Amino acid sequence: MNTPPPSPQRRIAHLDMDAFYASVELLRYPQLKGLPVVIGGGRRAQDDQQAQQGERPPHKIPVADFPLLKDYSGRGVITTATYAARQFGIGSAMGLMKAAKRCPQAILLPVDFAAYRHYSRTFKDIILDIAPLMEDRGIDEVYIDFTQVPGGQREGGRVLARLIQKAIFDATGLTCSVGVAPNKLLAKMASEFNKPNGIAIVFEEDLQSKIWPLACRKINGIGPKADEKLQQLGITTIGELAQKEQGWLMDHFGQKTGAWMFDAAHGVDSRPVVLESEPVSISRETTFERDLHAVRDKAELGAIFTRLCEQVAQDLARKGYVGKTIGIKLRFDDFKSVTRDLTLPDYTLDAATIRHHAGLCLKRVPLQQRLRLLGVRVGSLLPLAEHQAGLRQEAPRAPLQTTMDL
DNA sequence: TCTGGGGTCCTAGGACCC
DNA sequence: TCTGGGGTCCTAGGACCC
Repeated sequence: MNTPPPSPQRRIAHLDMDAFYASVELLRYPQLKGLPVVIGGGRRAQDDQQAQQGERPPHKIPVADFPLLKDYSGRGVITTATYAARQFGIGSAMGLMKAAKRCPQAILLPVDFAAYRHYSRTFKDIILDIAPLMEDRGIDEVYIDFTQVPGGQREGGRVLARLIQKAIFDATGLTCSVGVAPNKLLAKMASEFNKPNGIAIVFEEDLQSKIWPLACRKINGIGPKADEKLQQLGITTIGELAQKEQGWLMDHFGQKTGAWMFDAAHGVDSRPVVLESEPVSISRETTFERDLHAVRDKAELGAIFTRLCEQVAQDLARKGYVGKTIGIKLRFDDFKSVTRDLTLPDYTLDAATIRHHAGLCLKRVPLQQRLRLLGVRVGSLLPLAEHQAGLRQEAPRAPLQTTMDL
């Protein structure tokens, strides 16, 4: 019998760009460096800014000409805040109106996804050149497997982390924070230890000293709900969580979650770094500027609905997927949400087909209450190329299939 | 002055099949 | 006097993440 080769101790890095959107904006507007700046809002902030800026080069715009948070009115939230703004107790996902109370003088910039995607592509390409085993975790963060990279083990990964940090900064002017640890779970926590522009190295033996004192909420996957339940059970820190028996956690949180929590508290995580993955669904949604009523605002709602379907269809075509589950999402004025979906016999990426079936879904929802959000989703995706290959296989066989059914 | 948009994964019940 | 149990698909909701 062959014995598997001994696997080396894994060294996994988590790299997180510092205040990514805001930092990209500061490249464009260096005159805002050090000031409280937030990114967020919708069309309104954008219009204001464009109206004020005209054709001037970005770096020449006087600080006094930028729109301020206090002048905003609408339903936007903060996407990113500079560290100067975070000092005022404002941060991601906070409503702009609430943030304006805490820091009215903050400068408000609209989101510019095209710019962020460009820098995202750039920093990821730099990483891939140095360490090819990278997992994409969104626009501003990645996991990297250092294990087999030459020099990836030196000082626990610190040397390679520093090299990557410098390469990204030299090419873009952007800083990032890196955590290196035996697995993704610990690396993710470590990357927060020395933010911004920091590196943290965690070894297995650091569990008690560096991880156990942290709040349970620092575990990626324990959110507000699970944290509240843990607190009610008298558990605040990861160390306290680690003292509980696995069976006890499974009784309180279910088999799967309980077992996972137990492992997480003990720093155990065997998930691999995943290089490629297929999307499961593609969706578009929009929050209205004012709540809409299904009857009184029927025309407006219908136009938005159709546009969302067209956008999803475009996204499917651009990314090369077909799907067969069509779904909608509604959010009412009381913020309660419902979803409806249906699965078609055949895959599609056609806007009219999506619109028709999304319309059927909508008919299954009582619409007395006003709506604040409408969304359209296509799931059960299949790459377009596979779908076409499947059709070529299937077509000649179809009559035969019918005969066999008889 | 309430709370964006795009995702993933899990749970749970019912249908349906073996 | 049916009585199980497993597996998969579909649908709805919810937690969580970036």
